[in-house]
Amino acid sequence: MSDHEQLRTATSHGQSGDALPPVEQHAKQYETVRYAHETELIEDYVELIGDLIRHRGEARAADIANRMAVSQATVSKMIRRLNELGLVTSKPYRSLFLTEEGQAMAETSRARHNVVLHFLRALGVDDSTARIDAEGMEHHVSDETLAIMQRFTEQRQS
Amino acid sequence: MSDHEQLRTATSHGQSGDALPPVEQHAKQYETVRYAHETELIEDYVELIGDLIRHRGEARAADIANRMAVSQATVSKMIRRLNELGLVTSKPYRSLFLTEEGQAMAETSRARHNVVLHFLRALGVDDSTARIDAEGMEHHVSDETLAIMQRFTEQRQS
DNA sequence: GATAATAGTTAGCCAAGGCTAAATTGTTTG
DNA sequence: CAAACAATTTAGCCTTGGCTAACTATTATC
Ligand SMILES: [Mn+2]
Ligand SMILES: [Mn+2]
Ligand SMILES: [Mn+2]
Ligand SMILES: [Mn+2]
Repeated sequence: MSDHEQLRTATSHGQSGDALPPVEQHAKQYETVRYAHETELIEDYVELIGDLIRHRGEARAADIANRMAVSQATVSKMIRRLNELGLVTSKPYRSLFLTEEGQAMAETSRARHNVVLHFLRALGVDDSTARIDAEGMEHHVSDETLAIMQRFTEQRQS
Repeated sequence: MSDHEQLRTATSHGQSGDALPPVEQHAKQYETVRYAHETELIEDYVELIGDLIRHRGEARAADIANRMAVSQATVSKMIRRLNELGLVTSKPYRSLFLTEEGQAMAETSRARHNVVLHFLRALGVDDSTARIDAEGMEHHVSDETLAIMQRFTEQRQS
């Protein structure tokens, strides 16, 4: 459908900078981003719950709300979702626990987050900026890029 | 509210890896990500419209739908939003134009996108992977990090 | 142990960003 | 130039992820 682009392909409008990627590749870029956005928040919740348990011994909804700067109602709703997804277990009015699957996700996310954070610091980015950037970037870094970041960081720190 | 964290601060649960950041800083991380997500899609649309105009002479809704792998209805709805935001002008059933403000946003976004893309390639990431990662990462890179990426890329290519 | 403070839940609202199906407009072609 | 085709819009639906306000449960304090 839409031969518009095809028809235009060999026409005027000269090389202004880089060319547009082929449609299929371009589409894949946006699709990948949309997919990342579906899982992003879930990963952040699970990772944070894992961190709270590791550092504090337990994860309470109020702590999550404070750290995420979000209302308790929002957290409560999200907990239900995490429950349905089989990532956490919880009894009403009690603190949270990760399932096996939840723990696995927490560790994977934490590891990836750390690679990105340490990479940014190794690049020379200020610590507090690096923390902010890493929180968003982590969800858009492919395994390939992640491996390269890790190698880079190790190199610069031996 | 919630002295829970305070009370726990000096207690058990030893240094398992990196410590949790202070609550205020941690909150800022997530807030910044939420804010980026509000503007992200808008930036991608405006950038793409700018690119289509530059490379094809005009931007049509069908091309946007194809490149973004999204339905035309979705594009149509978003165009209305961009219109209300003063970023594009459009007459019904005709192709799109960027306002002054829209052009400025397109150029800023394109420049930033290119810095991230070229940085990833300079790092050694494969081109198609770099394109995918850059599409997501670009919205989470601070000015500080961007400047460092640019310096790095120039260094590696002289 | 009653009351106050804190924590968690529920209900109901909203905007954003997807979708499909149906209606409309514009363009190409026999 | 009429019919077919392509492009665009509209209506109506859904999920996600925010919010506030009101309610309920737990915990701390006197
Ligand atoms: Mn993280
Ligand atoms: Mn994150
Ligand atoms: Mn972009
Ligand atoms: Mn993008």
